[in-house]
Amino acid sequence: MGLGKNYDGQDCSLARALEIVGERWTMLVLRDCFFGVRRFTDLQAHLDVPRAVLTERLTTLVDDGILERTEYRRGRHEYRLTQRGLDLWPALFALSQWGERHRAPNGRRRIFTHAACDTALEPTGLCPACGTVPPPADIDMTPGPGMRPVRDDAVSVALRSRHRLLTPLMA
Amino acid sequence: MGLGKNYDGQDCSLARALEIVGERWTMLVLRDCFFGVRRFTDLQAHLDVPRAVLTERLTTLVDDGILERTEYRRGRHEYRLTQRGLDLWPALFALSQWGERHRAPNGRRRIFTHAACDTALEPTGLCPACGTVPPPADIDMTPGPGMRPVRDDAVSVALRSRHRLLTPLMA
DNA sequence: TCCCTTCAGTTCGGTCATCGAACCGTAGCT
DNA sequence: AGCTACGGTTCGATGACCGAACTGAAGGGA
Repeated sequence: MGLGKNYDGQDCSLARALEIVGERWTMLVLRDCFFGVRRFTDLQAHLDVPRAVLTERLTTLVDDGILERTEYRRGRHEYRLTQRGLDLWPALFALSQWGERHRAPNGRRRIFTHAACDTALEPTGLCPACGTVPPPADIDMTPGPGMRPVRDDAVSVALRSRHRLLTPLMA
Repeated sequence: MGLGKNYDGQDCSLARALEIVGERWTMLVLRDCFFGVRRFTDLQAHLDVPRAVLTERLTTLVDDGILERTEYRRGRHEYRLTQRGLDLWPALFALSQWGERHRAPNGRRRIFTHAACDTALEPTGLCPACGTVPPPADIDMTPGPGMRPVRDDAVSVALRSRHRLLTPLMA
């Protein structure tokens, strides 16, 4: 039916969600935003996405109110998750946990812990110690045993040590 | 880097997950499988996906152990979710709930209830009455107030009345 | 001041995926 | 024998994505 990327005939909120978030690279861009990446160049270097595609994805994410673009210096911008973007965390986490379980041959790549009590989260996002599901701002990420140092861009290097989600990753 | 659909340079289980489940139409195919659709023709009629694309998606889903293909009559097949496929439910549900919240102008399209106690699930998938997160086999789906009858294929019609997930949708 | 680098894109030609429509073979029904 | 349904396959056209090169503004160093 539809031409290109939308699912026109579907009266379904999953389809509506996928029209934004289901395009190639978009989820990985958002993952990096949760990890604390904020700048065009860092996203590009970490993802190896064609620049034109990255530009396109960022503008649609901004247009749809998932990212906010601010000029931190003349001509240079930062992209930050809005509340609408933050609300995508459960979906993104669930998908990555499925990947950890079913498609991570050498063991887990990353471990997410509730920062307040330093307990590893369950695949559902629940902190077993507190009985709560912490929001991304309360989550720390550490590399797991299955993570291999394949990349050497600045973002990949920074992600090799413990880091609080949503806080700026680069010095 | 990668050509086409994979995210080769990323040592990340989200990327690994998206290589399978992130292609166009794949999530909607899986959604229909959770809803109880099992046959090629029903999927095609409900999704308006090009037949060649549907064939390709189904074979990769089978190859990756997410769907199981069985011959229910000479030359005719049924596709059913395996355990690995069932494990995608939290991700699929989370994404559709995000769509319900942020991209459903006329109200919710579908309501999911815990069949055992007939209580509507929270966006997290939790049943507030039981305090548990029911698996898809224990969930009923009913049309919500925002759902409009735009399609008239057999699947869409069947989905207009209450239905238990994973049970065959067509008579 | 001049040169060099960084950032954040844009432009472009080529390749790959997806599109709609038509075609095909098997099986059951009448 | 003829018709329909199912589950695909084939094909040419269109659109998305690819890598590489180019741009333009700003900052830093000599």
